[in-house]
Amino acid sequence: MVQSVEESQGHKPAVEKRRIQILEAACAVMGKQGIAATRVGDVAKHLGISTGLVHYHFDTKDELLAAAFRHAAEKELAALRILVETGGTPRELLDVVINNFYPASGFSSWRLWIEGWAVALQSESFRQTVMELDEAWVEVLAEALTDGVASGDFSCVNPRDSAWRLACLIEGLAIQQVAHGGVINDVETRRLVADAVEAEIG
Amino acid sequence: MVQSVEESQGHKPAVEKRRIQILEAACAVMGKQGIAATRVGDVAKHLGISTGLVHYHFDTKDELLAAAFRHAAEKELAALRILVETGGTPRELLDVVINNFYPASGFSSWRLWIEGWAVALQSESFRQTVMELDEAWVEVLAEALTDGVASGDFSCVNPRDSAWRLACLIEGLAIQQVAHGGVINDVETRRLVADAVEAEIG
DNA sequence: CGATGAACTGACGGGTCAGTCAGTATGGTG
DNA sequence: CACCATACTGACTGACCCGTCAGTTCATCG
Repeated sequence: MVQSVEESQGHKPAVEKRRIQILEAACAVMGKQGIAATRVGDVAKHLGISTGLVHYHFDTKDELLAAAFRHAAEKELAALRILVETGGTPRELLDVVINNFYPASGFSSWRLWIEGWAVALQSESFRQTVMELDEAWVEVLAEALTDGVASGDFSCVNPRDSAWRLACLIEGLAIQQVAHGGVINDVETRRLVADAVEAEIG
Repeated sequence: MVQSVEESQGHKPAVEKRRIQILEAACAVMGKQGIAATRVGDVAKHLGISTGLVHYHFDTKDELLAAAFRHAAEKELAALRILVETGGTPRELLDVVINNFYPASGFSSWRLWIEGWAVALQSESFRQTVMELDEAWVEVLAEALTDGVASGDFSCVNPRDSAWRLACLIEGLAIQQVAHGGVINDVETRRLVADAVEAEIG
């Protein structure tokens, strides 16, 4: 059903287009059902193609899902980088990064990450993918802090440490909020993060 | 194989003993293979019993695994509470709590938690279990901070906020370290946590 | 000593699903 | 046009595994 995905990809060879279609379909299904409950047949059905064709482009299910996860995460990361490159004061840039890190309400990609970390415990291809992307993500935050320190706006003792602490704090809060919706809600998350940010940048 | 588990349980009815045997077997298998890869047959084989018997005591696999997860987590939590009750200065108690929160090297229960959060996205019984235990865990940390504030040793603005921030920070760091062993290692984790603790207690 | 029921076995049904394969459509090329 | 490679189909297989059930063992008690 629905192949709303003739955007953005230029004039690549047809095979590549199909590959990307399948990746995006896999992302859609994973987002809806979760990684563990995603079947090859579901991805095929989502595009109205046969399961054989999925396996024509991807040898195994594991390879497909890891590639799809990477595809989704790289897209989001690229979007964030573009936002950051448009410029602004260090403070504004930091806010942009933090806000796009967040489990904003209805922002389902945290569910994918939470499952991704779990799958990474078993699947080597996922482990590698999740690790690279986690680090790339923190890198963006670290740069924002470093720039702020360089310009004198922030006063972190060690921007890289601060970046890791903030990133891990946000990840932990995302789990509390997304995985089981406990006492931590969206408003509280923002407050806790905001306080931590202030403490880190002095 | 191996049923090294005739400890600790007093003279409960035989059924209850068997239930607990099965729960501990399930914990052992989950710890080794991960939650997602745990089969009812594996649990049975680990005890040298039939799969039928497992289903005699637990209606569904989901119920078994959620109960086993709760069993393991409650045991650890009880152990921590005993440690805390032995007393000490607020600073010592805080260190005990923080150190037992940690993904200490070889401490495999973080793997279970990481998978638990992911499973909680799909399974209602896991969601409930993981949520309750997460909160109980933070509660212990919050008490340690509150006591320290009361005695004047610490100066948190809001001990509960600090507890949540520290707990989430540690969870996030555990993921980085356990799930994909990226740039964050055990030594660095301890340093990052220690700095955050100092910042929180002033 | 029967009898009753709880604890337990192990074979099996029935459903699911990843990956295969023989065969079909399509579009480009000589 | 004939040829051929690439893209694609969909039925199928082989494996896996949860949960069931008919039947067995065993302890307890009237």
